[in-house]
Amino acid sequence: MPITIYDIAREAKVGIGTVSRVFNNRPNVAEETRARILAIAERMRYQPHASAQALARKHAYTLSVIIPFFTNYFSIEVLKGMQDTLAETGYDILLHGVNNTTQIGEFLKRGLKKGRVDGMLFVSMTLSDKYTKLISEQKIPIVLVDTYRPEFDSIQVKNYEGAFQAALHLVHLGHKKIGMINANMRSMPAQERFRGFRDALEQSGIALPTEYVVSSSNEKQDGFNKNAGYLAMKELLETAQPHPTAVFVSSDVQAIGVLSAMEEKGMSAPHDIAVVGYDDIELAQHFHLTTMHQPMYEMGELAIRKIIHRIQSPNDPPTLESFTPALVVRETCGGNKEYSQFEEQTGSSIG
Amino acid sequence: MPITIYDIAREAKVGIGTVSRVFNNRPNVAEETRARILAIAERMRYQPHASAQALARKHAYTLSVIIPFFTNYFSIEVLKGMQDTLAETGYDILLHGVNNTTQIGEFLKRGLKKGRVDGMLFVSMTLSDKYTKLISEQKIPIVLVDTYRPEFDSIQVKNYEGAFQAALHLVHLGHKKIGMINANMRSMPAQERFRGFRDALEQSGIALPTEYVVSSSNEKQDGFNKNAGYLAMKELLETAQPHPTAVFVSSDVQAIGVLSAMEEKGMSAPHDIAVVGYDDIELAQHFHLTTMHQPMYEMGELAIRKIIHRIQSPNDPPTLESFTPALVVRETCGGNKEYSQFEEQTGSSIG
DNA sequence: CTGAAAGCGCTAACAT
DNA sequence: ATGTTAGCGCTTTCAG
Repeated sequence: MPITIYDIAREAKVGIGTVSRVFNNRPNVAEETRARILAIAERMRYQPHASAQALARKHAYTLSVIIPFFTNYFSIEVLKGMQDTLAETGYDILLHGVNNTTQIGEFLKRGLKKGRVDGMLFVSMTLSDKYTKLISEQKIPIVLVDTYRPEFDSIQVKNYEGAFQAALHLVHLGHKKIGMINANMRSMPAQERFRGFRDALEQSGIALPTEYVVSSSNEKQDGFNKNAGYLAMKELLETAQPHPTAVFVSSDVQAIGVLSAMEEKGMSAPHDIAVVGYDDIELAQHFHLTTMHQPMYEMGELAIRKIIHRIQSPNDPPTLESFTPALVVRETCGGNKEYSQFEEQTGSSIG
Repeated sequence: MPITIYDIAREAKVGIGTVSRVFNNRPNVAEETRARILAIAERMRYQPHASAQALARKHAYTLSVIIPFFTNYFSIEVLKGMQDTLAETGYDILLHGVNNTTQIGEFLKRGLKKGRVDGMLFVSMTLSDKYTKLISEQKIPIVLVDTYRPEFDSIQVKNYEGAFQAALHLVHLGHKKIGMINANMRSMPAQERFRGFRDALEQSGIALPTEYVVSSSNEKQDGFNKNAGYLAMKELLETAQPHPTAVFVSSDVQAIGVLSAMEEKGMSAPHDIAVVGYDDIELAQHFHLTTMHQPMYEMGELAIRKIIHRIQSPNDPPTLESFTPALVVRETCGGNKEYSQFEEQTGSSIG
């Protein structure tokens, strides 16, 4: 019932080979024939069959993107970067939004199916050894975004450096008692950000009492959520005496929770305690939150470039690209704009 | 080089039919044979070829979702609803994020390719007659979300009713001078929301001077953006004398712009002017914005149910489902919580 | 320049 | 219960 190249061929009184050549813009077709076939196809509303093409070409022109869904601003920005870059290429994205880590295996399996996708993009997902092995075995092109594995192309944001920078900013502002609200330490970024923070204080000769650091035990989203920040800050406010004069928070979402915990106690930032977040999500701007900017869109762009390259050259050695986050000084740190390395944007922006 | 059912069949000394039966969980395979084949497949790391299956089954188990990308909270929520519902079904989503309307044609074309997807979901996209015709011709299953076309299954949110309700709330609060900040009037929701607003005032016997309504001429995102709200409110504040005591804004993003325009003049909501938004995006909560809640997640869920149904019963008459948005009373309207039809959520939530 | 034919990997109907 | 065969719709040699 659907039109195939056979229908076209019959109608045009040519072989299917010729029809195929026309649609693939191959040479060796008389101009006249080409025009005739095109006209017939148009008239019959011919639509090539994608699966048949994929089967014959051994190329699905599809990429699977496995990305967390609980951090919508980050995800959308990365996706935008990917899509805009993909637009010119003819590839499509198979979206796998992850809400909890158990889903990864399922999505991975789907992507691993032969002929389904030509490559996979993993965003902010820590790959277990088991999965790594699986992927290596099937040797499907893959690139990691916001994570790192030596076996695969990776695009990273330097968590250690970012946290280091954030902490240093606080130090430069004159703070001597600096705390940290961290996410769940089993998460890689949480670990790295903690280390950057700790080392910055250490190198500045500032003591770090254990009560000054509270990591979330929250499992949900590895503790990168508002409530975790809220609870952790409440705990800090209760147990850490004297209070720190500044805190570095491992993500902006948590920082918002931190801010509301402070508000509850009648405190405000930077007046009572200076706050620096991490990520520069959209909300950060509205909360005037000083934070570390992550180049989300750019990461998406680069990820696509890399995967396409990887598909074409499967045997090149894996590469690692690192972005360094940039400090965005707003108001919750009490600092002044002089420090900012990142131009504040005006207008635009969304809900 | 990749393993196929032929390899498995040879290894197991059976025909490919049997192998196929095993993987499709078909009866009529001896338990012993089944186990043996499964073991061999496991050992050889067999992965079925998705395109070949799709070709043979005439079913790609893929859905194309065409969705605007400039309103990330809305989009992600809808996508979440879709994905969670899809999880059990084995379908995957081909994501087509739209940044400007010219892209629609391109994405539509991709989705219309035979064998690519089994159905399409259009979110918040006004379909031109031309596209409508195209889709009807190819008779691919389709469902419209947050738009309406009598030709197709549609899931709608009652814009007219929502705006009506919002305006009425303001009226009940005692306001007599009520303005509206609207998006670009060429957009359907903008038109409907305006009509609901206007009629509510009319029926309440409240006059509506023309200067009290300013629609954005902004093209970008049809004027549903922060800057458009900011500019429109500035204009209103300049031209509308006396100032209205309350304004209804056609979206939350715009409302945030409105709020900052007010702040610039030293005004605040609800003290100087009460503000009611529309959408209930995440930011609304943080701005304590009274607004109309749109059931985004639920719309995503329902959309999937509908498309699956449509795929199975292509000839059923198109259906229309309508959600009515619910008033969420927060603080910018100066009202009290008594009015709220919608329970405020605690904790959770993201960036 | 064009036609015929051999796959691509799988499903499903038909034998056995 | 299992093997065989004919497609699914397209791409790509290989002849001519």
